[in-house]
Amino acid sequence: MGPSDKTIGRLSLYRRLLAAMRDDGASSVYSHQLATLARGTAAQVRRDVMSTGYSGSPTRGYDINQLLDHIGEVLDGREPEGIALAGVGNLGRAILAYFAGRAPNLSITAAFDTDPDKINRVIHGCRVYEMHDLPAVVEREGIKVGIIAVPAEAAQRTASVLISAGVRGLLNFAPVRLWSPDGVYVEDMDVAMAVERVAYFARRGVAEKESVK
Amino acid sequence: MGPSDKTIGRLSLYRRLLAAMRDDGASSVYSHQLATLARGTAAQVRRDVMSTGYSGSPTRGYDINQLLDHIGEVLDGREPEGIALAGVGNLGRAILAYFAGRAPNLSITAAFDTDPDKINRVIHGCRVYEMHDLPAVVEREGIKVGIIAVPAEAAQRTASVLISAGVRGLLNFAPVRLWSPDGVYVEDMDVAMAVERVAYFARRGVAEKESVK
DNA sequence: TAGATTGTTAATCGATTAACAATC
DNA sequence: TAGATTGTTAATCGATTAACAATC
Repeated sequence: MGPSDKTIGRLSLYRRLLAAMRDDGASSVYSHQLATLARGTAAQVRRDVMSTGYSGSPTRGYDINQLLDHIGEVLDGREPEGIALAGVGNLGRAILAYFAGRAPNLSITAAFDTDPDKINRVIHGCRVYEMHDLPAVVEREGIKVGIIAVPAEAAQRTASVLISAGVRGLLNFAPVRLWSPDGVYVEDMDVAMAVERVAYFARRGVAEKESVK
Repeated sequence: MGPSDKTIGRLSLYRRLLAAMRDDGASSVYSHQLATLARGTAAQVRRDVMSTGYSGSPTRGYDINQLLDHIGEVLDGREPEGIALAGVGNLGRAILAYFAGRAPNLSITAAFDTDPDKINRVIHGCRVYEMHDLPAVVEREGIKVGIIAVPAEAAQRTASVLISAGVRGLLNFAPVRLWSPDGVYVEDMDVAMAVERVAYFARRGVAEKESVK
């Protein structure tokens, strides 16, 4: 049945932590070291690593490069994938900057906006197309992942167009609930809701923090 | 022991959905209606609502206004709370725009940056202070929640300053793992990791989507 | 070897689900 | 009343934790 949502999220985090350790010159890591950084337990790290099919060594722990390879085999697709970004406002530009200069396996290959001043420009290495051309570009490039960074009132319309053009997964920054057909995965990144959670747990304080994990 | 992390997140979502329904003129809602919108089950909605101490009516379901009040009593603090925003780049401005014109119970009351062109300006209704003044302003206003929207290399330093100034909860947008002492709640909003998850599930397709929930 | 790690299995914990009685 | 809802309880499911044997 494949790894769960949580496992995928943790592997993604391990990859980031491992890459940072490798850049610092480390070549191997123990489960408890990774657990400390990931705010988890050593046993959980071992279980997650096992799910990738990689085995560490009792005396030397996990080889960072080999572990990165195995995590990549789980998380990454066979070939490089493009992402479509809808909306090049402040948020859209921040997202483009975020992805600029990262590993090319998963990168934003087309951005879309309605503002004539932005259309046909290249921002952070990504070409900005007219929103009207979205279906043609997405279909032509075979893009399967979309990011919604348009205003709330345009979010559902934009999502529907992306899905019609063949997109199978959406990351939604707009503070609205998107309707999507079966087979299309939607993940919401809702700043206001996240801030509410943070404020709640900040208020509750230490005693409750432990129970959150 | 108080509601769990997940419950808090769902209540936050219900509040948004209920507010939208109320704006559409609805006055009551049934558990299964709310469940459909929240992509959950009716039983789960009932359990969550029960945890707020509010009871619906068998024939009329939940009164939207009363339910909103009860959710507010769980999620909101006694008095209005301020938020400190560190970093007024593209992402910071997007966050400010996001919060502008929302309910004032939880709002960004102070923003900080190092760029002289931004300091002392008012952006989306929020005053931008010099980063150097952060401890004084945060302490003076009794701010307990911070948002990290600075570049990755400045994130830990900024977080430490916020925590020293009294902040007890952080929402971190920087793609680095922050160290924080016990009693300080940190939530990461990591765009790259979210995109990886979306790409993974987009690739896996329908069959797996159900198991994700 | 001794020791700290690894993978593996059994026990625990918690949340979700399903079934039921109570209510308007 | 009949019916669809509500709160409540028991059963199920899954993930996490703890304990152990295997490995270098």
